[in-house]
Amino acid sequence: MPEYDHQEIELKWHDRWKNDPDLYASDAQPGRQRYYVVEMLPYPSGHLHMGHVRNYSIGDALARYMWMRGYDVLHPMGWDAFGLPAENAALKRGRDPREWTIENIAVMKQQMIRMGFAYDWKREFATCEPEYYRWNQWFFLKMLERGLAYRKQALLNWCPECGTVLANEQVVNGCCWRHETTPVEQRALDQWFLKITDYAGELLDDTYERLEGGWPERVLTMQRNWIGRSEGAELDFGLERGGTVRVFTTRVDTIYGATCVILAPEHPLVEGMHAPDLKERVKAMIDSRARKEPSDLVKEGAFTGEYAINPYSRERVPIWIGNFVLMSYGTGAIMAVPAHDQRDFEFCKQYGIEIRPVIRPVDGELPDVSKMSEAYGDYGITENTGQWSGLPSALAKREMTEFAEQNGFGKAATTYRIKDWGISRQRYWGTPIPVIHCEACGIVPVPENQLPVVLPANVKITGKGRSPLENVPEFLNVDCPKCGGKGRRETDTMDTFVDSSWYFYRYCDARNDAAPFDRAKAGQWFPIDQYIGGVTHAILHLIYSRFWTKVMRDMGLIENSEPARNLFTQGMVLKDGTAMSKSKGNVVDPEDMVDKYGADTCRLFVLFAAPPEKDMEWQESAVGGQRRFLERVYRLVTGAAERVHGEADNPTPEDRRALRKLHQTVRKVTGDFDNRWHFNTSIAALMELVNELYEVKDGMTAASRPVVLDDLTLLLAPFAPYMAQELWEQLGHEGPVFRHQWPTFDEELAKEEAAEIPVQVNGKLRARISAPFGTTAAELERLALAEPKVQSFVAGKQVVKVIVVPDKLVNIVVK
RNA sequence: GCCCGGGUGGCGAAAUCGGCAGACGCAACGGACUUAAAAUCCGUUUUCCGGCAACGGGAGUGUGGGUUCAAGUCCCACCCCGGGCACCA
Repeated sequence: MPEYDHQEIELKWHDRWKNDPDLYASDAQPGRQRYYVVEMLPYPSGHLHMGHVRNYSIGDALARYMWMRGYDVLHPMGWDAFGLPAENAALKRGRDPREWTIENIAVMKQQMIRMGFAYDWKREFATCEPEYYRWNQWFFLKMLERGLAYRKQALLNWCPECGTVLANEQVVNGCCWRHETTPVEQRALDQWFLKITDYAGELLDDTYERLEGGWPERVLTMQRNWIGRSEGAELDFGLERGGTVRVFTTRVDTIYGATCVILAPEHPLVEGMHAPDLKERVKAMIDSRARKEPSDLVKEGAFTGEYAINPYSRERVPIWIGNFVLMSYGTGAIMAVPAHDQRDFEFCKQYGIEIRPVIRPVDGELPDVSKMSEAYGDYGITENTGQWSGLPSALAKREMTEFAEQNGFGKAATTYRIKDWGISRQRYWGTPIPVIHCEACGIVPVPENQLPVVLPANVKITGKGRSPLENVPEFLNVDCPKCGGKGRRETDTMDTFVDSSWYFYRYCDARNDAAPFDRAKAGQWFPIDQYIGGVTHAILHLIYSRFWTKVMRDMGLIENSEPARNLFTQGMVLKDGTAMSKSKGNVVDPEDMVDKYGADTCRLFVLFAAPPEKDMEWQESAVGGQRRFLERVYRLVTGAAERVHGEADNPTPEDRRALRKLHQTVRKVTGDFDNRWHFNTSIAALMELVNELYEVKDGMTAASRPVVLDDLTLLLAPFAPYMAQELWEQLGHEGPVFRHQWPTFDEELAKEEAAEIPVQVNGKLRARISAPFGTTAAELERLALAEPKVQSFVAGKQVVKVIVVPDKLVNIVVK
């Protein structure tokens, strides 16, 4: 009896497959159905961990299944050059980040091949390649032309000790990650932004219209909260010193209760105000908030000494500055209605500002100020609100907004929480932003035929100053493309989320050097049928890539409005309760596991241990079970395949049992693939099949054995491709097993000979009866009542009702 | 605070449409084979009560109520765990 030797089998097929570049290559054939599956690309830390293996095992099983269902499947692989970690890790090792990344990508590619993942390597590319930079830059220029890219001053985290800009994730407890006692400051620098807010409405609406059903509700909710639409009005309060200040509110109906106006500390009006100590207090508020200190949850304010005029009541109200008012939301200024907004209530209470209720509950009185302990935030009926008194809130809002529009001091407005996407990074790593600053012409785009602007080699990364590129004169100094005068290249590089926003389009046409991709080719594959990745990207990546898709659609490059029809978020693989990560030192190296147990066992295990959307704790002790299962399969198929006896037209009871279980298993596994991807139950079903086959194998004849062994092998192919391929060959077949047709099942053959029907008395199981399928309700009732055990529970009682679910259950209700 | 998930044996889990709770596997224990071990195969394993036993009976899916002939599954309230957002006017 041959023993299962995973080293030998996996090496054999690995060697054959690696010499066949077309093995997994897919070109869409006319008239055939297509399936495009993409896993989120990995960050090249140099090693896969079990989390990756799980991610790709899911997508790979799906791709192989779809192939077997006769689809043309595109299952490509690309590589993400995730900026900050790559640069930091390279720095630590004193390496050039580009070389470091490319080396790691090569290592990871070998690991992926060894795991037997079915990727179309012809379409491989890395987002740190100059060719990819070129198209990032091309997109940037197109967006600049369309007014979707712009430059403005923004506050950045700055560590005075390092003298450098910090990314948000480098700020730890309000301090620099390298200098843990140096508080981070805010510095105003010019930054590039993409106008994602132009698409905020569509991005939000499509979470209902185009994504509902195909994306996890959890992700859609997170995106909706992130985009955060609120509808209200913008209103101008007159300034006593002249001019106006614009506030945003969702509750115009409460404006008669506004007892002050509060500005964000960063509000431009603050510049011109001169109350004593005001500048210092404002600066302190800004820095404190940047550091996200816990004390920021305590409200703090400063009176500016100035007053504004309520446009409805003409009342004069003081202007304050408040640390809880955000410059980035609405207009950066609010009217405070302490009686009807909890935050305003707390603020005004603290500073002794008047609290004035103007809304009463529909069936109640105006709140009594002396007894109020919190604001009344619900809708109600307006009172003491001039000509709008006595109206329900909703109506008052509408009429008062109209009044503002007619009188030119305001308008209905929709505000979003989402902000424009700041793509500038002051780092070496990333796509250079392709503009030139000319002394005479200002900002000049790099002409398209001069793309790509590439990163210079031999850059010294000192960790000081703004960008390492500023210290490279050959890169920095350039002639203005417009006037030929002295110019200075932009040294900001792009956020690497730009790369990941459209990489899956490049797969369709990875070698195109005339365009990012061909329109027709993208049209063949998009939208992605199935996108698979971790929930960690629910917000940033998955909103940016949706935005990018909509921009490309408006540019006429594609027709789809959303990148992916279906999104699947797989759970994390945990070790000791937390996500595996190198820094925590709790990674499990798949290479060790593959050496020890084999790639098939590893893949089977990560799919079997838990349903794929759930987090799972890594437990090596459980891996042995999967290994044993594969050994059992191997022995069963290779052992049984040799021995053929009996006649095909003379099936034994064992043949019938084997075939019945086979058809049940095909039905189960097919259903799991088509409906819910609970591969743990698919694999459990395969185990049941194998257990049953061990019981009946000695009685099986040619009537069942060939089809049973073939189909078992085919069912195994999406989960354990090496094993399946080896068995496929040993069973006398040729060609890749995953191109063979998926087995079909017959409901009739899957049926048990008789139904085992539980009989309950008052809902409690008392007996089981066996009856042929399709037995009538009346007959089942008679059989159930005739059962001795049932009779002992029914005796002496009155049968009130008998519920019969044919082929399923009998329940006798007695009193 | 708000919004999502989730809570089932010693462990990972299953029960897909309201119909036999614990499939499948891990671990543990017992047995067969073996000089022995490994491997393999067979069996037991939610819990309590009664019984030498076959078996019989009760309880049981975070807690408390409810709907129903029937609830892990539906409804109401609460507790706990995980995640996201967090002064968004």
